[in-house]
Amino acid sequence: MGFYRTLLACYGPQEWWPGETAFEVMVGAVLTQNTNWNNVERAIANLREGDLLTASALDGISHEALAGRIKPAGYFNIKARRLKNLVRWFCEAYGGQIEQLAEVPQDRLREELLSVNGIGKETADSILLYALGKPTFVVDAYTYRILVRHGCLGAESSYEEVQEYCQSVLPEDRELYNECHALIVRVGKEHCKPRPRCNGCPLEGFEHWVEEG
DNA sequence: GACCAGGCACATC
DNA sequence: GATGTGCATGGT
Repeated sequence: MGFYRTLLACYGPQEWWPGETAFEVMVGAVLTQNTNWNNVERAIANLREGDLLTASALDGISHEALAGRIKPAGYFNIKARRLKNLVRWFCEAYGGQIEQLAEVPQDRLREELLSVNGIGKETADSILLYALGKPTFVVDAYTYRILVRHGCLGAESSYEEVQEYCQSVLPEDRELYNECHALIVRVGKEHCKPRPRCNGCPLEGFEHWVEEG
């Protein structure tokens, strides 16, 4: 809780997730897999330009056309397939209606999301929290890296262990989870690179940093 | 040119 | 079950 307050005082509210609709947030969650958000924004702009930010539109478009639109986000063939999988499930099981999705109990919905090929734990939790407002903490590379380097968790910690740690030190509150994850990404981008360099250190150049594994 | 970015699935041992 | 690899664009 202390780190959350410190980050909030330092950076202020981050106002996440950027996206006009819940469906757009779902699409963004897939597109941002291992990808800079700037590139995702270009891809989303391309989709918006083609009026493709609806479940029915994406369900109807060809793989090639979709891949072409999302090219700036990288991994476009894989992501086109993953978006198709997600949308197909969404349409088949819930008629492409966000309201119907939102009624499903959180645990069951997470299981269903994880059963879609291309939707992993982080993507599923991002959709649950940011698109549907469910109180689940999103763990990403920054969350893991920051908590391990601060000694809060061991390097071998699993996704669930990191998630449980965060949820145990924070009150269960979707808005707080939302803000906290956004702040972690913010501070991580600026101060927690995968391979820290020690400017001026005589050992600079040697791999003397702690590997998280 | 090297490194990085809001992962995930799959092959192989 | 752990470990390695492919996927790809764009910024610094």
